[in-house]
Amino acid sequence: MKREIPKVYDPRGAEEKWYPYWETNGYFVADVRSPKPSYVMVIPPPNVTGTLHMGHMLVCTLPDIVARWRRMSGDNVLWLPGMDHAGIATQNVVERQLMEEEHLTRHDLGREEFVKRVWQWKEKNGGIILKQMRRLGASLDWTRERFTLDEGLSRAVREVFVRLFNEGLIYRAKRMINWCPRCTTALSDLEVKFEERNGKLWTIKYPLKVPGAGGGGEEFVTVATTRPETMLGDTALAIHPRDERYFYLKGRMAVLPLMQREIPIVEDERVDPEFGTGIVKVTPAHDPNDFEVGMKNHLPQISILDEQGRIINAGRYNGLDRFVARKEVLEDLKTQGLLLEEKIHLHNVGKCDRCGTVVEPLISTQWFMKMSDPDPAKNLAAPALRAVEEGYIRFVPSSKINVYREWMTNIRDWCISRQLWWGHRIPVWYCGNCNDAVALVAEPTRCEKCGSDQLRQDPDVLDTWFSSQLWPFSTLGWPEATEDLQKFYPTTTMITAADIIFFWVARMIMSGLRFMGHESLRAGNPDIKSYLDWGPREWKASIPFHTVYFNVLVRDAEGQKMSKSKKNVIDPLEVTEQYGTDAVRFTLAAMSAPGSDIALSKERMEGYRAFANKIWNAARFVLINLPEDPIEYHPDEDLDCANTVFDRWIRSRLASVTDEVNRALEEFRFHEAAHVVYQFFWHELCDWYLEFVKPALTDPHVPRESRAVQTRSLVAVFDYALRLLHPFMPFITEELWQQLPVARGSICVARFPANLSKRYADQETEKVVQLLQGVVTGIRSLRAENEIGPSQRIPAHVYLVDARQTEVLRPFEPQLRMLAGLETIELSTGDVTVAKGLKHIEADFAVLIPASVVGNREKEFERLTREDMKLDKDLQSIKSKLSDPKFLERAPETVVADWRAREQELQTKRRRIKENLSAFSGN
RNA sequence: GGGCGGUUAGCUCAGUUGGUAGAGCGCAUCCCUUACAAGGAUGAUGUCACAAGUUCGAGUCUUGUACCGCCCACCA
Repeated sequence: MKREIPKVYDPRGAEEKWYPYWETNGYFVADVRSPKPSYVMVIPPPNVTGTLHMGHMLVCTLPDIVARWRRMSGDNVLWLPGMDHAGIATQNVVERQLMEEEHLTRHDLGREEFVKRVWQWKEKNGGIILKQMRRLGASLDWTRERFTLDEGLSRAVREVFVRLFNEGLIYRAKRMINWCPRCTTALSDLEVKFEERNGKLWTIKYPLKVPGAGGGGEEFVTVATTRPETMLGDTALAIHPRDERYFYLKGRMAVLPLMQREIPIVEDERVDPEFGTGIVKVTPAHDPNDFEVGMKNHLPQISILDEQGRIINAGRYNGLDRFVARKEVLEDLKTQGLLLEEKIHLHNVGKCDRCGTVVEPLISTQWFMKMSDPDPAKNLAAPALRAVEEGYIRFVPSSKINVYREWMTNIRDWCISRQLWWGHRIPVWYCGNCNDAVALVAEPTRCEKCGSDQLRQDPDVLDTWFSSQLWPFSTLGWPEATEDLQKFYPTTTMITAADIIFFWVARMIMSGLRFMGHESLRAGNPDIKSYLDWGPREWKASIPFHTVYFNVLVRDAEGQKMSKSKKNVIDPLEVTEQYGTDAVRFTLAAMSAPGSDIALSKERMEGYRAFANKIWNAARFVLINLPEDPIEYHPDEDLDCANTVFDRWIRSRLASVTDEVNRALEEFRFHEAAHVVYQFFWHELCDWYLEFVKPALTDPHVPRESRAVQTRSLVAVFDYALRLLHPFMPFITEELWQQLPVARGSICVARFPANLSKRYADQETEKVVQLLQGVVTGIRSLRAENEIGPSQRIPAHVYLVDARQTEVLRPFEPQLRMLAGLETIELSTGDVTVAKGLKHIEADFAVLIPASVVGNREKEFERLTREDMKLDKDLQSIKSKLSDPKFLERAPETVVADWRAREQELQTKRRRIKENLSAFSGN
């Protein structure tokens, strides 16, 4: 029945309507008992504190395209949502709020109360981002939503910790680590971001100790430093052992200014004689390099900073903030005449990834995870590298393997403890009586060794990424052998941003291999002693995912990284509001070409909003033209119910496009898939097919029967087109599909088109339609060039070179008349040269508008001359190619044949243009 | 210091086994034609950064150069 919908698509209505419909009908819920093939993804869990940014939107859109495509293609799709507790970030947020609203620190509340407050905050504000993901249409299985601090996931964390602890892969040690004085916690190497900065390099005089006498003498050496305050902790100076300039210093002592401490001058290969003065101050407690030098030379380590970055162990400087201390140290040196030089110096400063505070290297007792054990049975990194290098896990794009290999081969132990309260508390208990330390999954009441109840749990929590690395299996129920775990692990695809390849991807691979295969295999097969003994079957069973697709970064229109400080952040909710979610999704997909980042521009989103509107209006056309009398539709059979050239043509094109879309998605070539479907819908379906079938639908003389057939075919074609579009634009396609008379349930579970080529590919028909299109375009071109307005109906004559084609075209005279705006059309075989009028000449046909229509033909003469010159140029290059014996000899036959055919075609066309030019004055 | 990526139409970018250079936007001309002016029709525009090499043939492969960007690295 005829339906009327508004002229302009309003995204809001559709977006509010359909997500609840999908969710309540359970379309996104994976069935653990389904016989269908599984397709599994887990979402990179966003921070509980997060609000949606463009990066999230991309990480929602691309997997959603995959999920919807696979679901429609018949897979049992599980796309699992959840959130990360985001230790430091969340604690910072709540602490800040506490300070602002109640002027309290977390210490004022105490640990238990503070953690309770964070949970309250989480319950109240935490889920925003998940609601926002629904707005984007993400087809996530919300019945399986997880949170890294859930009871189940916490159990997994403790289990992993205990096992690695018992194997010696988690250990406690006093090491040099990165410390954030603002967050007052240790950080891993990855959480320090280096920033190039124009700092200063100061040159300081250190007096030499006079042999035999106390105190400094007249002799000095000079050293250069960017962090003068660390000199308070200096315990040596160092020179390069082969630096002849300083041979005289070997074995001597210097006197540390301000502290008056006598320090040795040591030799070390690490010193670069070219830098500064060639003499280095050594601060073993606050510089990683100096730490090494100190260890080698048995130097004392003097810590001069407390956990908040205030000076300690340095006499009168004690209690000063590190930067205040720097000023005072410099002042004092200046006063004493020991500050020699101050110059600008470009160097890297390490900053806390979370809060931007300059981090300090310092010595501290922390927990570490051993990444690369010499024992192959315990080594975590080696098998993880192999799994990727040998293709058990595929990286897209594959160039990321280099990045991964580089890091995995130079991997260092991971500092996993954090001096925070929000997170998984380290499951280690110390006995106050016998000093034993045990790691246990469940809290003990008595010391296992001595029976004492004087137990104290380690106060630290684990790095957030410690729980994230378990995400692909902890979310499925591990360590329990749940149905979900057995059904859905390993997951199929991971789509994530490349900037967390080390933080997350690498660690998931390591822990997946370690916990999802290793042990069970060793238990079941005593012959397997190490990862390296595993066979392909075991590898395949334990990897966390088969494919990792690294999406690119979303930038602003100028290609700048989006950041709050630059104020160039594009808010997804704002732009989806403005252009419609589907348009923004389509933009992201269409721009997701591997390799280069996305420069998100307003123009592009406007373009795809127009596309949505085009879809809408195409549907409007279909619905308006549904016949008044009811007809029966057969969704599965109607596609080939009509047998006109146009229907055969659109089916052939649909088949070809379907193949391309499926192949592109198979290879995660989102931009290609989007582009192909866009071109098909707009420039084939709308521009031509709808126009072709228009007469059969609107002409009252068309018999009811044939109109019904045409309608059924049109509806079926449109149905298929909407299905192709659905993964990219879920809302508008659902909204329109529901109005089609063939709709059942939801388009999100309708079958995605596939394998149509065998049945519908039809080159002959495509050629016929190409000819029709050529004729129409030729006439339109003549009209435009000669300013014949669209309302002016004119006669036209089409001359076909091949008599058979005349007959092929004859049935389509009505369509030709309509599309070219003709009053009459005459088809004939023959020579156009003698006829008078405006001519458009191709190799196999010519179109003519009689001279009576237009008087002025100078323009045409110019155009034909121009065309002739261009053809001449093209022909020259083809001729020279075809006259080259080497080309003829070595190029494949098909290529030569193609060129010969091309030459023929151009020659024919040129001859006919020439004839007409020479006849010009005559007619 | 290493590694990776980019350089194609005015702008933003596609271009996967080497074989007639494409899209979107913008621009020009004409149209509110009975799905759509967020539209239609027609049209203009490129020594594919530079240089050499391989090849019958290079935007596509090799090497080098220049500029831009990203990642990693303990340079005081």
